[in-house]
Amino acid sequence: VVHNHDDLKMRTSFPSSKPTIRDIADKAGVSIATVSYVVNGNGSVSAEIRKKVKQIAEDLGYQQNRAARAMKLGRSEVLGLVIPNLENPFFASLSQAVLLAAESHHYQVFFVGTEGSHETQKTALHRLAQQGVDGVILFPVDESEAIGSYSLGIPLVVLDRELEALDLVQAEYYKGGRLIAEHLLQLGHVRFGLLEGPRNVSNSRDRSLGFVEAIQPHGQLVWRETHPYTLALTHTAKSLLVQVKQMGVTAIVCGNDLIAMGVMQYLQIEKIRVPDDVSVVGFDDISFAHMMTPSLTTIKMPVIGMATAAVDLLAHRINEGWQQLEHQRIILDVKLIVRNSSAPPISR
Amino acid sequence: VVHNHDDLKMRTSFPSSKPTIRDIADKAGVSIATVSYVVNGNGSVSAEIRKKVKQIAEDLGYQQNRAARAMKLGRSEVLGLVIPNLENPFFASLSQAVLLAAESHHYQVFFVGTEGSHETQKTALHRLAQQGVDGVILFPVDESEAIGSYSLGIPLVVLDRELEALDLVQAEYYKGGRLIAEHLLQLGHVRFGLLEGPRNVSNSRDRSLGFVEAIQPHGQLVWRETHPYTLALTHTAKSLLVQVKQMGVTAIVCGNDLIAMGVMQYLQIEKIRVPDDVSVVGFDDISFAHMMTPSLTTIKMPVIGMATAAVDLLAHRINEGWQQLEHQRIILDVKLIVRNSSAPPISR
DNA sequence: ATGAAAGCGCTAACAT
DNA sequence: ATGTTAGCGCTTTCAT
Repeated sequence: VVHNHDDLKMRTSFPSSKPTIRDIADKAGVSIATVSYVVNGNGSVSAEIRKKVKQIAEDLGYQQNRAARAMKLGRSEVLGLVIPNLENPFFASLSQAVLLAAESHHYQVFFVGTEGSHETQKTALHRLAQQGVDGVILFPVDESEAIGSYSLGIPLVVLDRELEALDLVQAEYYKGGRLIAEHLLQLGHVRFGLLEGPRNVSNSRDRSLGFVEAIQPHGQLVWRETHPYTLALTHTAKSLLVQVKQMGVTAIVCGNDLIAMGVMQYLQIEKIRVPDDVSVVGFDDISFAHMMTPSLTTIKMPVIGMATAAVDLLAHRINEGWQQLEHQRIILDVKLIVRNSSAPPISR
Repeated sequence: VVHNHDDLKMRTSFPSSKPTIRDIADKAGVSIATVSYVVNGNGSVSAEIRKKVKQIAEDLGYQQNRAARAMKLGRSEVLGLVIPNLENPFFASLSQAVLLAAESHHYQVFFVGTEGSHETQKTALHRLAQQGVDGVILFPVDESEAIGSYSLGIPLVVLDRELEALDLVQAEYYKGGRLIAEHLLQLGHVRFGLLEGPRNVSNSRDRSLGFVEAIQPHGQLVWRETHPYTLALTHTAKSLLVQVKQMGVTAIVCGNDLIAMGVMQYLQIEKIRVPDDVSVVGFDDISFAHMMTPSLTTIKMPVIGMATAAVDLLAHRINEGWQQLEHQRIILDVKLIVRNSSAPPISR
């Protein structure tokens, strides 16, 4: 359906194009330098002229051209943020946190989603570099490609994943895996199913490793299956879930909350009760995790800390000369959040 | 925990700054014009030189400076997208769709979240304009401020909300409300509770209006309460929910899926069964809606269509001179998705 | 206190 | 086919 807004008439006058400092200078009878001083609040300008210029700028609806400014200055005061998938609420929280952290450094953030493809990620990074951002925070789709080789010419901080020769900000995934194992063992679970995240992602491998090592020697890993970080379950995953009871599996450990939510829903369909028949544990603590019924036991990621660390690191590297500094790795703590999806196994 | 990556040595040579066409021209022994022709694939350049220049650009890791290009060209081929809240999955889907649509027009998208504040929205819009984007797609936080008065100097398309003197892309919210009413009436419901979205948002008002009008004359609106578009329920909402049975309410209509999810979780806590005791309906059809137990009956928004329409409209306005065109309003169809959270009321 | 002017990297009209 | 050059809007040094 398409209507024309017949009743909406143009009522503003249309400047043929955006006003520049030149326009303001002409109108105020001063030089463009003076206007620039006023706009940026430096230089010494008499109160009178300052006021006049400000007024005219206001009247004209002047907007500073940041591209021109950046060109002159050699920096844009803009950061790029590259995220694999906007639809995962975890990334939404993280992005939000990055935005906030960047603000306190007076950086603006440009934001790109790569939807899990290397190709998109690569072009996104290049586009950002071409656009002149001062630095990039990258949450890589995975680790199968050496990002360093893209050689953007600008500093790059990597979140969450292991990549050579770059600054890194991570969480203690291994410990997260251990915490889950310890929690479940303590509840009395012995036989586990593991629905882990993609293998080509170190955080996923670390989570699994922590878990698998920590259930030794008493726990048994009955099955272990790789699964994408999505709500929709794979066929294999479903077939494993249907038989949990037959296999005596009493706890299912998932690579992230999305998988866990998929699992819980599927179990409900199959009339397998959580946590009575089987406990389910996630990873990330997205906001939906505590809204599930039952609410999801999971690992809380240090989202704010990661964002802050990444921005701080990046800002530092931008200002201190990014090539000279040692590469840093910052690792942040995770926390176990016990909710209702985990409980002692009901002995039969 | 902070480590230095002692083992990671610098192994690349560091160009003191990013290479420009000047650098390439010098190295190739040609003029910068020729390099520009090669880079942009126009002009007439001999195959030999073209090849040579390309090679050198590659070797130097040349990245076109889009800010300079934009300055010269008067357009950046970048669009801005302003979204009120990244954490609502509906916006994630929408953003994703906008990204895709923009790509087909060879536009890049810069992406800003405003977290529901007018102040942030205003600065976001200005920043985008200053940064030189060619146009903006805005999903306003609400309609209480006249966006037009920001006078950005660039075309602006508004998604989903009613704002004067601008191009609009919307969905048939009113019809969505009606569909819900008809569905529930058909199931045999008579007494309803309405947990509607904020009043200062037209889409919310339209949803409610459609519903309220369509339950006439047989349906009864037992209570009606305004609620923010969030998972977390207000105190009032909870108090209304606890008494649904006493009040004989058999169906609760929610302003969006987030509210509906909050409602379903709270009902579960209160041992009020969905849909046996009470039916629940949402609006948006976010991906989590069908993952709930029971899965959520809701209205599917034309996300792809909205994104495509918005980008098309914006691109058209950018290219055809944005001030001259009539303002357009595009309204897209919505669909009822019946799932398991709605069922006939159990007669007592 | 104010202004003139150079130059950031690029494109394209206009030479040659 | 290739080169010269003006100028996009801005900041800032260096004059005055």
